[in-house]
Amino acid sequence: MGIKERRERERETRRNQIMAAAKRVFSSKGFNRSTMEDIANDAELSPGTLYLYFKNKEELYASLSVEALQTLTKRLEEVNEKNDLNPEEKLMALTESLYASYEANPLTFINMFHLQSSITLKNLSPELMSTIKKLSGSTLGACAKVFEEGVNEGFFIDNHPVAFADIFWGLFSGIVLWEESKRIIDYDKDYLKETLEIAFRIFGRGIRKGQNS
Amino acid sequence: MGIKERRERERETRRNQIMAAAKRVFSSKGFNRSTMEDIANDAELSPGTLYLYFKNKEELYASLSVEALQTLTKRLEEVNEKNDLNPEEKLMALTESLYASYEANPLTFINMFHLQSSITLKNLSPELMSTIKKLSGSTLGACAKVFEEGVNEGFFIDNHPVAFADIFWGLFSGIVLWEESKRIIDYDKDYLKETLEIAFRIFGRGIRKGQNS
Amino acid sequence: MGIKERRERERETRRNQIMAAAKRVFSSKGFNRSTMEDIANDAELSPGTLYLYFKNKEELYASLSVEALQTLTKRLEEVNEKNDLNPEEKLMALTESLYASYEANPLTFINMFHLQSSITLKNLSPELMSTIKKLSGSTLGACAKVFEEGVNEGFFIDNHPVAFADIFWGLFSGIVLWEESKRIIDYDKDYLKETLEIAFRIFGRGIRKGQNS
Amino acid sequence: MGIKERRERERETRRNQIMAAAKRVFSSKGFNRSTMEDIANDAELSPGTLYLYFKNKEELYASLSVEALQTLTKRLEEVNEKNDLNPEEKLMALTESLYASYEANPLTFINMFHLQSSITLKNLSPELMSTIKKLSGSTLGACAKVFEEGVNEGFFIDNHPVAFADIFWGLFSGIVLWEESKRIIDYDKDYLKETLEIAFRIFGRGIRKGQNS
DNA sequence: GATGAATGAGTATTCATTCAT
DNA sequence: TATGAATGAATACTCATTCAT
Repeated sequence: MGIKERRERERETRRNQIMAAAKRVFSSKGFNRSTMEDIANDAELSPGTLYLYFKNKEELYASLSVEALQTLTKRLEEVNEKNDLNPEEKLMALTESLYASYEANPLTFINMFHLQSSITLKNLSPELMSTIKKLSGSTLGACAKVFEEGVNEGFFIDNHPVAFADIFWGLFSGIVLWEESKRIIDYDKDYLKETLEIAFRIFGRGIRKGQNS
Repeated sequence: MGIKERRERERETRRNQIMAAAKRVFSSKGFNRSTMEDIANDAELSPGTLYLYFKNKEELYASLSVEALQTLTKRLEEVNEKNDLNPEEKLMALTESLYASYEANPLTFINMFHLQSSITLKNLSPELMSTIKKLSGSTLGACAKVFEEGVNEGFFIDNHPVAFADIFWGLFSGIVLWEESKRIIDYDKDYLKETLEIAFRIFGRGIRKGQNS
Repeated sequence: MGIKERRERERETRRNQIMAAAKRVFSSKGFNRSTMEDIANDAELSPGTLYLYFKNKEELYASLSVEALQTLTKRLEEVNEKNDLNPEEKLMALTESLYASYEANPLTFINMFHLQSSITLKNLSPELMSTIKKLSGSTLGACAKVFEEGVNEGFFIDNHPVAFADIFWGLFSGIVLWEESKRIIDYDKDYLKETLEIAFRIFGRGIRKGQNS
Repeated sequence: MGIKERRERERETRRNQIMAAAKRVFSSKGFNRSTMEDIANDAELSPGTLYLYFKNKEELYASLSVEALQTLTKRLEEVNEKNDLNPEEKLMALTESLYASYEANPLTFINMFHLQSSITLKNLSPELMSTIKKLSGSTLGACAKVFEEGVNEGFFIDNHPVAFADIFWGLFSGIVLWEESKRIIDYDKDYLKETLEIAFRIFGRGIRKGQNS
């Protein structure tokens, strides 16, 4: 059993080693221009070894997004557990968590958005697909919970509370992608953080109760 | 002269014929899985002919987004020219224009979002790049004008009017991509229109003046 | 008949126009990298027109060598007709003719050598092949005549007079090709003329009679 | 270490296997009409494997000439090391070495001449280019040494000993190419060996001292 | 488990040639 | 004659994946 555990731990280490390399390579070249050999070289392993840990290139790629989603979900759930915050404060914390996750790993984060809306998604193994589905649900659920609470406690308007989480998430990802594209086009400006702050302030204002709408 | 003009018209027709085929093929298979031969077959032309009208696969792909951007820009500018609408009504009209463009060609529209935030952008010819840059600017400019007007006329809050257009655009694209990904994951639900309506109502509420913020 | 003649003359003009363009293009890019469109552009004609005057790309290419061979043959025969020169003087004149032809059109001249020893030769039309064969024969014949005369008149040794022409021609083309390759490798030196002079002096010395061999 | 050595040896074997196939295919079809698939089939390997050993088609082609040059250089240097021969005997040995190399591999030898005077040369990798340059220098150097020695020891005339090697080499390659072209044109005759013998006898006579020039 | 040599299917692109006008 | 748009066959090269060691 001790041996089995050690094996398991070693296996996990190797997996992480590969994912770290994949993250670097995919981030710098994008999915198509990255080759399995590039990743193997970066990980100081042979190409064949990658296939002992990941079924194929797509699953390796998707696993990075899964990892990012996991971290994010965990952070969002932690926000929910902070019972000393009122809904409005939780909304701020949610926003900060999203941004922190983005900052920790901008490119993987962006890829995650792409993954979610692409044909790639259709080619994953059922298991991975299911994992993504579940994580995606958790992430959204964590957000939704904040909004439901806010509606119930009379902080937020109650027109359509179920859609708030979608809008919150869409607002964030849309602005990140859009600002990134402007950065590519203009090469220099970077208003992302500022824009996000304004966006979420407007969003908060839009859903806060006690305003004449 | 008459001949020259006819040639030009024929050339334009052929170009459109190719783009229509490309739109169908790219939409159903995505960029990577679509081959130039697929597109040629769909257009009932030979592969070689495609290269008489488009420098390479990437430029053909990008030209679809350019077309979508052009249509969109035109629509948004038309909204601005409607002098009988007040800023709040213009905001509604803007929203409707975006949605109409999306509905007319969902997949090209989504690809346009992807194009804007991807490595692809870096490999286009300078001319096409410049076109995209200009169109992108026009689109944003048309939105910005509505918001500036709204602030000047006292309809909208004036915290950061310049960012409103970015947020407006990001909000739309983010929700579209996100809802699309949920549709892929869940296969059946389609709340997009509803979610967008709520989103823009919240956004309008958030930037409308005369509310205690 | 006057019309027919004019037609013929026009046809000849157009042919020359194409060959001049082909000479320029092939010289700068080599056979493979030159396209029929390149040549058509240079000639300010359309690609289709080229095929009204030349069966295909290879024949167009070969026709340049034919032209060079024709000029050369003519010059060599003129040498033979100079009855006031003795064999040794004729040999000098022969050498000068070869060099003059080379200088007038170095690259076509070099291509001619390549043509003569390549697989290309096998793909020509029988007519063109026959023309080349005949011209090649004339060229060599003109040289051979000088050597025969020289042997008969007791100027040159008579070991194997028939081979002298071959050696003479091979000596020239070999040195030209070799010096050209050295120029490509070293980029700067150009000893061609000097080397050729020495070579032919040695050759003359080698075949002159009255030396203890 | 034993493993590493074996790997290296296997690698070398495979490289030779490919080069042998390439030699056969290029010899029968020429560079342009030979495809990488042809060569792969001949070598009983897959096309992809060829690229593990050669960067591209041109480098594979050039490597054949390099091999021929290497063999030749080695032979010529061996001639120089034969201290029991006088310069005139060395000249004969040089001639025989050239011819032996040609006979061992006529078509590769001819290609080598073509390579040296063509546009191809410009598209090789710097390393290969440098190798060719160096080998080319060695070959010529080996010849030059014989002539210098001959001049110093009073066997050969001393007009321009430095050019003798160039002429010697040019004489050989020119005659080979020229006789080959005549063989293509006439299909049957083969006077090459005979012509070469006469040529070198004349050359030897031309540079031998003690003759009234 | 780990390797890395070998595979071979897959495809963008070119360009000589044709032919309707 | 001249055009030039259209053709479509031909091919070098890549790279995800496998498997013998």
